[in-house]
Order: sequence, then C-alpha cells, then structure tokens
Amino acid sequence: MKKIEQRLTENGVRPTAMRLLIYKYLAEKEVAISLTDIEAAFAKAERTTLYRTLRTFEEKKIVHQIDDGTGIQKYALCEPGCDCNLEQDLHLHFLCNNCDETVCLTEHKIPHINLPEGFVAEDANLVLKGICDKCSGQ
Amino acid sequence: MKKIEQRLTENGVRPTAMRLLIYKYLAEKEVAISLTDIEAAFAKAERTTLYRTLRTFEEKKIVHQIDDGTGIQKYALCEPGCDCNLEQDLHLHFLCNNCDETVCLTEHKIPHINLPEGFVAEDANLVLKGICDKCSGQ
DNA sequence: GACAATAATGCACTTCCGTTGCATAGGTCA
DNA sequence: TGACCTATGCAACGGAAGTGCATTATTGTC
Ligand SMILES: [Mn+2]
Ligand SMILES: [Mn+2]
Ligand SMILES: [Zn+2]
Ligand SMILES: [Zn+2]
Repeated sequence: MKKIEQRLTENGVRPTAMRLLIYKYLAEKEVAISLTDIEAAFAKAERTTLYRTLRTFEEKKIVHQIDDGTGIQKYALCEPGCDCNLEQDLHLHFLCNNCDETVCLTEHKIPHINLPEGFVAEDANLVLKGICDKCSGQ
Repeated sequence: MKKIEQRLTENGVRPTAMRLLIYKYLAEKEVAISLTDIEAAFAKAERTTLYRTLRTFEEKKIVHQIDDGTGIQKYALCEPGCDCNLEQDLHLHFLCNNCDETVCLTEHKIPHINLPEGFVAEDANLVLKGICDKCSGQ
C-alpha cells in the first residue's frame, strides 16, 4: 500500500483513501475495467468520484483508456515508465467473445503501417476479438 | 439508380425509395457516415427508419459498421463481393484529427498478428488516427 | 381489382453511459 | 485558527443506441 501511495505521489496525484483503493482494485484484476465494474465493486462510492478518479489517473498516466469496440470505456494500469502516447508503447488489446473480458497484450506492440501519400498517423488502436486463453479450454 | 436497385435486390433487401436514397448518399460520400449524418441529410425522415435501414444494410452485407473510437457508430459501403467477417476483407480505418472524418483504406488489410498460446482471433479492428490526405496540405 | 399477408415506416418512449454544475467536506499551509 | 485549494457527493443533463406498437405501404393470391 505504501508502494501505491508512492506511485500516485510520483505522478502528481494525491493519495486519498478512495484513490488507493481504486488503484489496488485495478492492480489485482489483470483485465481492463469499466466504470460500471468499479461502481459495482465499490457499492458505497459515488459514481462521479470514481469517474473523476479514472480521468485523473488517465491524465497523470497512471492508467490508459481502452476502446475495445463494445462502446464501453475501459481502463488498465500503465506499465511503469510507459507513455501511452508514444508509438512504442501502443500495444494491442484482446476482447474475448466468450467471457467478455478485455486484456492488455503489452508485449504485442502495434506493427508499423505504411499509409498512402498524405496520411500522417499520430495514434493507433488495434483490438483483436476471439477466444482468450482462459476460455479456449487450456 | 437502376444499379442500386439491383444491388439491393441481389442482397435480399427490398428497394424502397428511402433505401435507394440512403444507398445513393453513402455512395456519393467517400467517407464513413454516422446515423446523425444521415439524419441531418434527410431532415424529413424518421431517425428510426434510418437506423433500421442501416442495420438491415449491415445484416445483408451492403455496408459494414466502423468503430473508429469516437463512440459513434459509422457505416460505409462494402466493396462488391466483400464478406466483412473474413480476415481477408478486414481493412484498416483512418480517423482524421483535423476534419474528423473517417475513411476506409480498403487496400490496407490488417496484418496477421501472432498471439500468445491459447488466444484465438476471430475478428480484428485497426484504427489509425492522425491527419488525412486532404488536411495534410497536399 | 379486392383481399389478406407481410414488410416498412413513424412516433413515443426507454436505457445506458458519459459528462457537467454546484454545493459541501476534507486536507494543507501560513 | 483561518484562508485556500482539492476531493467528494448529489443532482441533473445530453447524446446515441435501441424497443414496442400502431399505421401505412407493398406484395402475392384469388
Ligand atoms: Mn492496454
Ligand atoms: Mn471500411
Ligand atoms: Zn475469455
Ligand atoms: Zn482530415
């Protein structure tokens, strides 16, 4: 818990009780988390507070937002030292059609794509959908 | 217009006046179109009708849906003979940060990705964001 | 053409999720 | 302690997708 506190402080986020809990929750789950997920997990907390906490975390590069195509925004902790805006830190995400969970595949960077004349890429999002390792009956 | 009528009929969609107009609209624009776009273009039409028309078109493989990360669903005509579910027909999409338009880059297929053990991919979505050819001052 | 069956359209309403405004509580520092 | 800033709580809004049901149009049959 001390470590979490330090992590938040380093990134310029005051370590309130709520924030520590949310960080801890994100760290324990190894999948991407939606606002609704957190809301369910912290029943007595205010939706807005959770929402703003996630936004603050995102601004301060503690989490990155994931758009997996479900229409629901999800979040996952950033790797230490990651800058989600840099091409080198853009990894792909995998959404399981069976368990409906989204995971970061941080080892799998998005390959560089050659675009037609005149197109300049600044950001990229790659989502694969299918059956995850847990569900594929391993 | 006869051609459009034929295209719809071939795909098992009855060519009503509204549907012909919507198809024509999609064909003229060379960018991905949202329901709101169509609603604006056909001010006197019902949103539900437009909504259901797009959904019918999608089911019958006349258009494909595009999730460009804006949270707004967009649609574009399929290439003739394309089956959007097949890996070979999955192309990337480009969202311009300047003009906010999304285009299909049908020539650019999504590269095959090697996944970790146990993951089975069935579908993929790749969106690049940046500056499009029209906006890059060509 | 008249009729029944089927499909498309129009209208009202709902739900879900993200987002904002503003008042209050809490923590920080002089 | 008091002034100040930040975080939290409460309420309400807004956009977009989606649904139920009545009405209108189209089709095929006699
Ligand atoms: Mn990730
Ligand atoms: Mn496309
Ligand atoms: Zn799974
Ligand atoms: Zn542009």
